Amino acid sequence: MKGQRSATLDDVARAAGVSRATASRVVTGQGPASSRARDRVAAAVIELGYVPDAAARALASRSGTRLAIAVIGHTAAVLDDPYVGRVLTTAAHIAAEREVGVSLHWLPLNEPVTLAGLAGSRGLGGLLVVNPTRPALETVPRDLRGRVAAIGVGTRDVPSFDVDNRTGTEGVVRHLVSTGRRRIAMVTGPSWLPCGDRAVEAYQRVMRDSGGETRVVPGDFTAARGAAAAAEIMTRWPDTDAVFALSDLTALGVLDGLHALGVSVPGDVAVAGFDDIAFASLSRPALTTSTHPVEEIATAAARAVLDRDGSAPATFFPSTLVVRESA
Amino acid sequence: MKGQRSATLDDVARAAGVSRATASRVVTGQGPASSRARDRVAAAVIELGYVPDAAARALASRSGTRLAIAVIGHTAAVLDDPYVGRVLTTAAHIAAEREVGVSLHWLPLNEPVTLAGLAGSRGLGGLLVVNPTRPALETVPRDLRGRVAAIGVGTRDVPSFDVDNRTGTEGVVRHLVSTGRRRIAMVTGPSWLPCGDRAVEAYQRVMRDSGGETRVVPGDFTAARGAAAAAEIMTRWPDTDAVFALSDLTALGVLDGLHALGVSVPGDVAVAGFDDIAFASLSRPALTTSTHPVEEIATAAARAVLDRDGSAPATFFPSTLVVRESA
DNA sequence: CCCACACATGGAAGCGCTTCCACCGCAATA
DNA sequence: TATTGCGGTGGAAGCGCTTCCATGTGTGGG
Repeated sequence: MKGQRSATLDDVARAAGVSRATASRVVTGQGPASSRARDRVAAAVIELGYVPDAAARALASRSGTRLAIAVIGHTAAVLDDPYVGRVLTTAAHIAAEREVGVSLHWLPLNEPVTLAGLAGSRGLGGLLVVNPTRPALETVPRDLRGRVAAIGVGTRDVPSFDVDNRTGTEGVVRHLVSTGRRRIAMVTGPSWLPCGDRAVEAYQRVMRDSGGETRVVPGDFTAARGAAAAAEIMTRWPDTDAVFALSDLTALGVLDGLHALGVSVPGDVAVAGFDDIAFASLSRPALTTSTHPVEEIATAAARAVLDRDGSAPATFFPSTLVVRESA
Repeated sequence: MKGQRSATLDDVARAAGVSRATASRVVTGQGPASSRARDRVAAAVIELGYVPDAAARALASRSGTRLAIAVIGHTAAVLDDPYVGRVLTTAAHIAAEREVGVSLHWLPLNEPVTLAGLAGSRGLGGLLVVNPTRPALETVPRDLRGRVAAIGVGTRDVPSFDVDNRTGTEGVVRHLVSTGRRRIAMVTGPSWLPCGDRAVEAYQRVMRDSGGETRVVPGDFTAARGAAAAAEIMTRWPDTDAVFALSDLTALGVLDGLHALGVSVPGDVAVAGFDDIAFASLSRPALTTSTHPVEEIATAAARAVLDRDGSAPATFFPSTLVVRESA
């Protein structure tokens, strides 16, 4: 075995007895080529074990082959959220299928989104921004327009893909009401995340319709905050008989906080979450929640940017109630 | 605003009144440069908002700027493991710090590892293989040697970084023994994963020393398998008084399976896991486990490949017992 | 006062690929 | 037979960058 240097397109062209231009056309499948040329090049590719160099390709075609995922949040810890993990692995599947790479980035909240700085934007095939704020989206560089999608809330220029928080929330809260709960508290998402607003509105509407009062405490999608919120809620409103958290992670934290307080679930207080993460069914009591079709959302978003499909401004995916033990 | 085309090194050089070569030296920090040139170039970079093109850089320097993470497993579902998620986010941090991208790949088990095919290996700055088999590692192309590290078991040529399964397992099993358990069953990892062998040996040794018998059932690091394993164990050995799973996910599944069987934990059977994932403290009862310093492991591995530090053949990171309610 | 020897610098040659463009031959059209 | 048109092709020009090399500059020792 002597082939230290891996084969280049020139090697392939030479072996196939065609020009590099022709070889390129065959390999990329772009442009005309006689079946004879096609066969010879294909054979040479196999024989030499040729693998196109992604960097050279990106450079020459000025169109990147990498799908970047930027997660916005206060700290880099947002990268550890199971929700982000699911977005990422889903995107990785799509990317693998298109033979492009994936890169993961954290963008600090409130800083102008220097998306251009994402490891050399020229090599970018597409960009998925997770949980963006509208101001952040305004800073997306012009030359990236049409190759960006938001997972969460979008803007006129940036299409968005998100779960239907509104009907999802309605489903959960109505279920809580149907089991006789009236004094239902809600733990929201981070205040800077606009997608939570619709959920809060839906909660308020259902509560109004059923004659209950609203009790809202801010959350941040973490379990730690859920435990703290549970204590806060039971202190401010001791007669609370249900807690709905806009995140399973937070709901799990609520379960933990309630347990520490000696409150029984669902006996004294029912608890429901949102997202239906893998652990929701493993908790004791198993968590009642509403699905968050992250795989579908991320798939749609990834395909949209990779296909340069800048059509639909906002797509919402339905969420369905999953009743388990906690409510 | 007219700057459609983003700034190139040529623009910077022109603005700074130096040659492109000098500008390159300043930007990369390689090679000599007068402080005057340094200042002028730095100013131009700021003013023009210059961002180096990763693709061009990789092409010209023939040294990639991407950290690839390849996870080996039967199905692409391995990408969803929380362990892989932690490796990934940790690597993303290191990568961000070095200004390189990260890409995620799934490599089918038992297929020759065509690592060369990972989206154009020439652009690869480093490769982290998660849970490799030794045969897989043998297929790593020559030109990648020195830029590859294994997270799990390695080979002579590929350095490895892993948790110290042996002492970690000893700690957990000894703890079980110290609380009076003697009929302890163990749920292992996938049989093709060699790193689990040392754990099994450690378990067997402790059991032998304490006069207990060994009861081993195969696992695969999933929660579903844990539930099934629980049923299997209680059927084959109804007098089992403790279960140790080599993965928290599996242990959580065991908890679930035991609950379905009406077995109380830790009353009838104690349960312990391994990894100390975030949800271990949230389960009811909270899971007793042993830490898996994934962040440290992934950090060390990422730095090793990025720094071309092909020194230590195998590094093991200590695991410490975390006692909670389940055991 | 001259030679050596650093250091600093610009010119130029690529890295491996895509793509524009001119060109050739051949069938279909006039 | 003289035109058009077009699928197929190779030459060549880059994409933005790093890096080798030859060429100036300034310092010190002889």
